[in-house]
Amino acid sequence: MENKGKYYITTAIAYTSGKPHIGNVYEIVLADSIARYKKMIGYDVFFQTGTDEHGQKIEDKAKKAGLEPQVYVDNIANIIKEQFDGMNISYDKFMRTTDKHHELQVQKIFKKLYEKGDIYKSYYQGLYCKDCESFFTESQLVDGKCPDCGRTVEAAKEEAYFFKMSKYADRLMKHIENNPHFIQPESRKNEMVNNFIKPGLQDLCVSRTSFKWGIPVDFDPKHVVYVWIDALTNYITGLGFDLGGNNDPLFDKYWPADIHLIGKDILRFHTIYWPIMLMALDIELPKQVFGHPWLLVGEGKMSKSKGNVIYADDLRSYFGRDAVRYIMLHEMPFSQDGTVTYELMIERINSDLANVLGNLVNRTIAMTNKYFDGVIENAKVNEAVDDELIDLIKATPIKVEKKMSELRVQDSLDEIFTLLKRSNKYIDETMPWKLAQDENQQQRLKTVLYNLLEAIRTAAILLEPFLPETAIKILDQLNTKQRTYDTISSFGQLENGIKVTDKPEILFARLDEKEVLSKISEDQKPLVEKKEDKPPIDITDFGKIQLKVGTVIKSEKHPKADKLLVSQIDVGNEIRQIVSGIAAFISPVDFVGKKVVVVTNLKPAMIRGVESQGMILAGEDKNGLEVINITKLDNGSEIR
RNA sequence: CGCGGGGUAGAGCAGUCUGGUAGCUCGUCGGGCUCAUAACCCGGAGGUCGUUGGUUCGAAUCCUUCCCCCGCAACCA
Repeated sequence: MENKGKYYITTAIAYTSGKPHIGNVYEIVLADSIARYKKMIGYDVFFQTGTDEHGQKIEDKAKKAGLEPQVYVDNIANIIKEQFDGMNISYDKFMRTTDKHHELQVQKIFKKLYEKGDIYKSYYQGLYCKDCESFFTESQLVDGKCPDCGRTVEAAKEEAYFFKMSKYADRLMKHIENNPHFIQPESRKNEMVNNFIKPGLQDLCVSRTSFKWGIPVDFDPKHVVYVWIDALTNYITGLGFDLGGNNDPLFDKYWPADIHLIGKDILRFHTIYWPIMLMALDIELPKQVFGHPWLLVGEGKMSKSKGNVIYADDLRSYFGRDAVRYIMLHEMPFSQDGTVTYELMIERINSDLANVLGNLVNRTIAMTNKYFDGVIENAKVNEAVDDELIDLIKATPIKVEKKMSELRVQDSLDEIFTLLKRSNKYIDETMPWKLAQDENQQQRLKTVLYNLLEAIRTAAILLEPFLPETAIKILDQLNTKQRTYDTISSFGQLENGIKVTDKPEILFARLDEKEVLSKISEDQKPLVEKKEDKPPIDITDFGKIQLKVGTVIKSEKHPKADKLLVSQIDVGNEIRQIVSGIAAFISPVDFVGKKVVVVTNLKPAMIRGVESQGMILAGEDKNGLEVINITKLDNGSEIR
């Protein structure tokens, strides 16, 4: 195998705040398939993934759990690793940002940039969002809340270090222009340039004093390094980068990265901050940053409150490891989020893996056993009908290579399955069972089976990066030693005279949709309804709440919010204006005239610019919302 | 006027950048075959490509009007 050179691929490192769901694991599987493929075709691959373990959020979570941050992070890192290992991920390095070498290098880098003048000390006066670990200016806020997550921000003034981003903006812009493949997919490139670079880069605040769980700035230890500076650096420290010039040979060999594979949401950090950091350090930039779309399962985005969070290990227990890998890789479109449902997963497994792939292997091996005691031989009695199949066997590796060079994993799988489908068709065209009945056709029959087995061997080798276990199972069933990528560069390298297995194992059993779905819904049930009962109160607590009957005399949509209705309610002695989040369930027209229960002694509040003087009682379940309705009582009657 | 994505056959999607007979998978209907995991192979039905107007010899594709859906955000006193 010719050596095509080195290939360094990374994924984003996983944040150690909890067990990663299927969307997080998808990225790693995608990277794994690319890494395995590159390795197979002759690249010297280094594949790095890992965990991002610092930050206030983690400090808080650890405290809540009553653990030291390091202990907490060790636990989660193990869980993450288990999830990855469970998917058969072939990473070369699992990098953790609490690694000593990493921490030391981050400190050195920070210091060097400070000495160089790219980082300077100043004060940050602004509003801080704990969850996003970001500062915002007044003008950036949306209704006084964090524009990223919507949570409350706190006024904060802290001594802080800043990175002069703007100094490198022109160079970055040039780099992006001169390297059209630097940001992929292309549409994201415009987003970055138009939204961030062109309006002018702000200096980035790169230290924090509000919490401790981070890498301390060694010359000013009350500061810790901003988590993104810390996290991004993993791509070089994982290879043994040393600022003192004492690099591990791995770094000299593999850097710059050929590709950083990341989620589309963190593209900004990888295409702006990270390149600028590297420029400031005089280190080469990565060749490409690829922002992949999301894999969504079922209705909408996963969230714990919806009870639709799916973990890779659960899916594996239903479908098996390679089937889950197949679904992830095949159902993900190239540049758009992909939605996967359980029904779709079952359909794909049945039709592609069981029917097309599994059944083809099974029937071909069965015939080889039945007609020739399992012995393979290319008798070379060819007919015109063979040409198309043989041509496709030869062409498929090339087609896959082209698709994979564009990272089109899904299309690559389709190419392989096209070969498998063509093979099924070939069986119908040649009708081996007819040949078997004719003594004079034995050599022809051998040839037909050989062609089929060669198609299967080719497909199996090409499938290895995507379905590693299945590929090996197939090659084992053929009993072939010809397993490397070289051996499919020309047709006919499957050995003559070897014997296929006499008891072929089913590769993928067909799934019964109803059975699987009912099993899944059983497992998921306990996740959904679980609301804790509130602690008991006594009658005086309840007595603090004043409830009155009121009639809706006017109601209209809130001018600035989709889900809100603004209603005027006659509660007997006065008219109250109340804003309530019921617009999705009740139209203003229907609402007028209804008698409802109003909490009249709630403190008024401004909601999206409109004052609300109370609250209308309503209940909600999974089917919708219902306002409590009174039929007879007069306005102003008290409810107790 | 918050940001973004989308509306193509019953379902899920490709095709839109670079205009030229509307395609794939599943399902459905009919046929074939029996080596195989009720599988495989062949054929059919099914679409005014969300709407309006325009550019063009020609529009799913380019420009324009409007409508609808879905994320994110907001918000549920």
